[in-house]
Amino acid sequence: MKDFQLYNTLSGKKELFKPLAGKEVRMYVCGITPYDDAHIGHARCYIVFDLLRRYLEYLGYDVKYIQNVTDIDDKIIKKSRDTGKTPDDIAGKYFNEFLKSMELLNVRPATLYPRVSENIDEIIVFIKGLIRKGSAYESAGSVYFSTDSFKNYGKLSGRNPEDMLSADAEHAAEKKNKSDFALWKKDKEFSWESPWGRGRPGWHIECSVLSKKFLGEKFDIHGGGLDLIFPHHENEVAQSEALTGKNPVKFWVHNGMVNLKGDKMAKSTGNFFLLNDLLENYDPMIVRMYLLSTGYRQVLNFDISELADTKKAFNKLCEFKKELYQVFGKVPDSDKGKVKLPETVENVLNNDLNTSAAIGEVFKIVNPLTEKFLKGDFNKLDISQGLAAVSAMENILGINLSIDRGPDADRVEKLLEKRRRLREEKKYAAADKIRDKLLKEGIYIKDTLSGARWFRK
RNA sequence: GGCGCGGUACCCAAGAGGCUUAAGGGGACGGUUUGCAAAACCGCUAUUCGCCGGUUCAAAUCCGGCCCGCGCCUCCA
Repeated sequence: MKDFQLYNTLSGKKELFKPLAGKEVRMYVCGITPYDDAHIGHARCYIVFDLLRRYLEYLGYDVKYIQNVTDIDDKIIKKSRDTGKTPDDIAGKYFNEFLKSMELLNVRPATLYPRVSENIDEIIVFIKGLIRKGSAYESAGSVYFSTDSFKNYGKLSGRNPEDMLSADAEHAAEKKNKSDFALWKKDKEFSWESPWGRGRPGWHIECSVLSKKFLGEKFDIHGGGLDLIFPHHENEVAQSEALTGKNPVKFWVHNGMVNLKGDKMAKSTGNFFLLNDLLENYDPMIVRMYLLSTGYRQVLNFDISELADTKKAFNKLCEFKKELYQVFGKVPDSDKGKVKLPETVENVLNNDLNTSAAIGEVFKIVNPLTEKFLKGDFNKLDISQGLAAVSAMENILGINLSIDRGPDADRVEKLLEKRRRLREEKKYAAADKIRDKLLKEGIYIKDTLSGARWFRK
């Protein structure tokens, strides 16, 4: 087995993945700000990190996966003002909906989803520490991080603050330097008591605090969308390293954006496609397969018409699984334990999680086997290869292949048996009537050399 | 202006110096099979990888220039 190579934003290269300590992998992924419905871009991100988590576990690591919930935020506060609902209610509602969608997409829950609002004390302690170290200063009731004080500022994103267009003119007067950013924001309305008066945390501080609290000062993987590299993750590195003197994260992993009509999908620009609108019309497993059919670091240009292509590919694999179980004689228990993947699949996943190639390798196994199974010309090795291919799809890529065992399966089987006898007697009109009847119910029949099969489209 | 990513067949999309005279999926076309149909499978669909030069025994893969698209520098997965 070749070793797992993972792209690290910090070095700009693929690196051999090795945890900091033993068999444990500590992973932190930036979670959502629950103020509105999730779009496809959110789904992609959490599917990608679910895949990474599954693969690490397959490789034998114990993964501790922390995903924060940003339940204090300008957008939530705005929505609260607009609707009269409390920020808590809003965050709770959308977070629950997010979890429901994730469950549909077969994204396994994180180990823990800590909320910012429940960790204010730790945030204040962290900021006090930064002020004590001379890395931050209070100004007009807010606290800012002094980017000048941190010599490595820019190391993650490869930027020089001098070269960038100026930003945040609103608070420029309060800052010593234009690239300084807020750790604590003065606020009366949605606020907590602090040594600097009433206020609430800045955006970046939560991730430094929560990762340190739950994973320690140094941990293995920090993930999130590519758009978070600057300023969010850059600032996070600055805060954490300024306080502890240690480089907090070994591997920074970022997923590519989802674009719509050529531009980035984002709530703020109105250019987005809601996840729920997609899940209502497509099997979530097809959505998952679609999102994993492009490499995770590539831009994915979302086009709903391509879902139909994925659906056909997906159905083919489902058919294969059915055929496999048919020849296997029984439906095995879904593989929860350690199942060896096909070596070709493992090789491509070891190359920075190449999911496109992994799906390609699955088809390379499945296509010739399907013919063998249909002809009844197969051996034990064929079956174990088939099972390994299905396991790769289901257990690692997380794309469950349905084999459509509904409550009316017995009824359908009986009808098919009746049709078989009619065809044997060459009573084709009567046989076709059964086929038409089932077709009206959305059930398709396919005749193979080893008997009729049925499926829903 | 600064930093970064990408342009591969009709569409989607891997490959990042020789294993590939470029995976896999969809589509089109031809075939096997079939009472018919559907499905499945097989074959076929890029002598070529945005354009122009260069390095090398060897380049889609490395270097230089150019053209085009996208992301970040403001909230963002």
